[in-house]
Parts: sequence; C-alpha cells; structure tokens
Amino acid sequence: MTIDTPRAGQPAATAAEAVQASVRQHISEGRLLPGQRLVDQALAEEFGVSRNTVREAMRLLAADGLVASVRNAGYSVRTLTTGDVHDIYTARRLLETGAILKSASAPDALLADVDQAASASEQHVLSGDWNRAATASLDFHRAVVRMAGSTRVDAFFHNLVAQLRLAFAVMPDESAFQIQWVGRDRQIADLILAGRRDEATALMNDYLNDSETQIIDGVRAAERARH
Amino acid sequence: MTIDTPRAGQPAATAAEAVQASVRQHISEGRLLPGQRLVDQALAEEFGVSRNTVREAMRLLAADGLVASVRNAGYSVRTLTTGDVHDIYTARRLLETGAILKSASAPDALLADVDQAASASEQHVLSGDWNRAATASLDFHRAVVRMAGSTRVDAFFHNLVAQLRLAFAVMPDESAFQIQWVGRDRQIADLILAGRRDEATALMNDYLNDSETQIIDGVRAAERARH
DNA sequence: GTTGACAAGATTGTTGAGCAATCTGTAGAT
DNA sequence: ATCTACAGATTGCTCAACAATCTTGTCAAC
Repeated sequence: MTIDTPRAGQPAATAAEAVQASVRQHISEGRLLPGQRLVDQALAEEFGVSRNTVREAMRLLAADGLVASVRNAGYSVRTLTTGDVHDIYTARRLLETGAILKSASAPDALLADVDQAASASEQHVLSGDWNRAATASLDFHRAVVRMAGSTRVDAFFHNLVAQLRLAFAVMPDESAFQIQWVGRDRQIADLILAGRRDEATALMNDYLNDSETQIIDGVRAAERARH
Repeated sequence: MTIDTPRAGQPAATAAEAVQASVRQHISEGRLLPGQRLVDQALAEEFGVSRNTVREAMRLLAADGLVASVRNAGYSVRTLTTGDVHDIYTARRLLETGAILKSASAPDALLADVDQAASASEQHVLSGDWNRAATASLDFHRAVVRMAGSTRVDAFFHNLVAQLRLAFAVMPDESAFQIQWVGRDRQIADLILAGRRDEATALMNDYLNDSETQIIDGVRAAERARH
C-alpha cells in the first residue's frame, strides 16, 4: 500500500484523517480484502506517520464498521457475516423506499441528480467498465436517499454502502453480479421522475431483495470456502 | 467532572472508551452544556489518563457529532443550529414513520417493547419526574425504530437522539416541554398495536412536526440570547 | 472610540520511545 | 492426540517533547 495523494475535494486536514481516508479507499476499491490484517506498526512505516496516528485512524474505521479489532490481537479488514448483509439490506429497504415516498417534496435539483446518476451508470455499462458501473449504480442509490433531505441520513447511507463493498469483494464473479442492476436503476429512476412512487418503491424492494439474496449466497459460499 | 464508575452493562474495555462513554453521558445528562470547552490536557488529568487517550475519545465523539473541533484551537460540546435540528427531525420522520409501516412484519417481542416503553413513560409523568419521563419517551421512540429490524439503524437513531439532547439542554423550560409528549406516545403506541399503521404514521408525523417547531424556537431564542 | 498590527500564551497535532497486558503459535511433555 | 508452557508479536497506554496555529491581550495609529 502507498500513500494516496490527498483527494481534491477534501485536503485531509490531519494526518490521522489522511490515513483513515486512504485505508477506507483501499477497502472500497478492493485492494484490501476482508480478513486482511492491519498492523499499526507496519501501517505507520508505510504512511510515514507515528503509531498513535494510525491508531486514531483505526479507531475511527472500527467505529464505522469497516475494521474489526480484537484487543491485544490486531486489527483486520472486517469480514461480513450473512447476518450483517441482511441487516444492511434491511436498513437499505427502510431508507431507500422511504426516500422515494418523500420524493414528492424533494427539490427539482435532487430529482435531476437521480436521473443523471442513472444515466451515468448506463454509460459505463455500454463502455464495458463494470467497476465504474458498480460505483455509479451505488451513486444512483445515494442520490435516491439524498431526496429524503437529511445530511445525517446521507452520511449514514454512505457508510452503509462502504460496508456493503466488503461483501462485494467476496463475490465469485463480481462483474456479472454488478452489471445486471443497471437497467433496473433506470426503471426505478423513470418511475420516480414520473411521480409513480408506489410502483417505484415496489420495484426498489424487488431490486433490494434480489440483490440481498445473491450476496448472501456469495458470502455463504465464501464462508464455506474458508473452512 | 468526575470519573464515572463503569456502567454495569458495558465494562468499558479500554480507557479511551471509558472516557468517551463518560463524556457522552455527561452531555446527555446536561452536566456539560453546548459550547463548553473540552481541553484535552485538563480532561487527561481529571480522568487520570494520557492526552493521547483523551484525544482518541474526542475524535470518536466528534465523529458522532457530539463534539465540535477546530484545528489547533480546541474541542467543545457541540452547539446545534436550527439547521441541525431540522436535519435531525427530517431523519426522524423518515426512520420513525418508516419503522411503523414495517411494523406489520415485526416480531411480537418488539411490539411488546413499544407498548411497555409507552407505559413506562406514563408512569414517570405520574410520579412527577419529568427528567426520567423524557428519557423514557426517547426510549419509546427507539423502540419504534427497533421494529424496523436493523441494528445499524438502531445505532444511528441512538446517536441522533443523543445529538438532539444538545438542543433540549437550551430549552427555556425543559420540564414543560418534555411532559406534553407522553400522552401522544401512548396514542401512537395504541394505533401501532391495533395495526392501524396509516393513522399511527400520521400522528407520528404531527408529533415530530410540533416537537421540531418548539425546539427550533428554543434554539433560535438561545442563539439570540448569546449575542 | 475603533481599528489594526504585533507579541505572548494556550492548545492542538504529531512524534518517538518505552512498558505492561494479552493474544497466538509453537514446541515439548504426557 | 491432547494438553501445557514458553516465546514472540501486537495492542493499549503513558510520557515528554516540539512545531504549527489559534486566541487573547497590548499598544499604537487613525
């Protein structure tokens, strides 16, 4: 692992935040796989910071649920159980369908974001880049949740999605898994924009149920393979 | 401030977590008021731990939104703006009404918890203890959200409520503010238990709107009083 | 009286070394 | 094969120190 150049958006005010952001990004991009151990001494040397600084970053990541910690034994990239996946999808159903129902009172700009995110996702599929398509699809869902109008809910959902990526990483064929959703994103977006909210929520529920089923199968297979 | 004896439930595995839990509790109970500065050197001495340990606790509290931090200037108990209050109530409307709609598929035990929490709240009003009544009322709302069936949503809502307490603290007459809700909690609980979910969500929405209005007025008054 | 510049103090951000507690894995004894 | 004891690894935490930066108080200029 190497130190990332600070992202343009957030200049990473402190060293601990830079470490946190970098490790989080590595996890999101699948460069750090679930179960991977994170030894603070080693991280400190790689990032060129002190152990205390790494520890602060690890604590924050652990609070976010991305890193598991066992006292006096070590940190590691979290491995999600099937129970975790179900919990995350239960939360997604609540937030995403709820946000659709509240879309009646959402400002036009947020509706436009939803439309745009669905289109961006389609573009990446056409150009065959499933990895970007997957990211764009998640951005679409974040745009949906943003319609609810709460920055705190946005942040929570953002973290939920980051955790979900831990499960994506263990899917046997992630490209085939990811590509199938894009068309459904478009359908949901159209129903939202048309104001047909009940149909949109129904479709969203189907989507989430199907996605959950597949991921739980994948996680279960990975669990068995580990033993 | 003094060091709390570790709570029975969670033995506070590490020193940093003990500090975090203690400061959080002090904030919840109104012993630390919004704007109060939290100097790590001073906290370290009071808790008998090192500065680094206090810093880790402050970072976690800042991530939770309970503590504000300005680089090289200091930590302080967060002061909520009217925008923050609105954001929190927008989140509450989404989560609480959504949870009620999902109560159809909630296990009986969780419904029983909702009933019990509403009753406990009433009891404390009868015995005139508005402070406990307020806590019990919030517990009722947490029980409602728990019906949604996601531990991650529970934790998020728990934190949301903790932030809201920052606003309660600046209400001119908190006892009068708190007592008025208890009867409505009971009504909502009865509608949920009767399976009249649409009426329950409508009543919940009214409740949250009224509560938001009053708190925003209180926060606005406190803002003016500060200048 | 208000404004602005400047210096002094306070506080955080971070480092680096060090020690105790505890987990993990290994080698040996039964 | 199972259990035990030991050694190594890793975390949790402390302490002292220094640089960067924010805040406050002072003083002069307008």
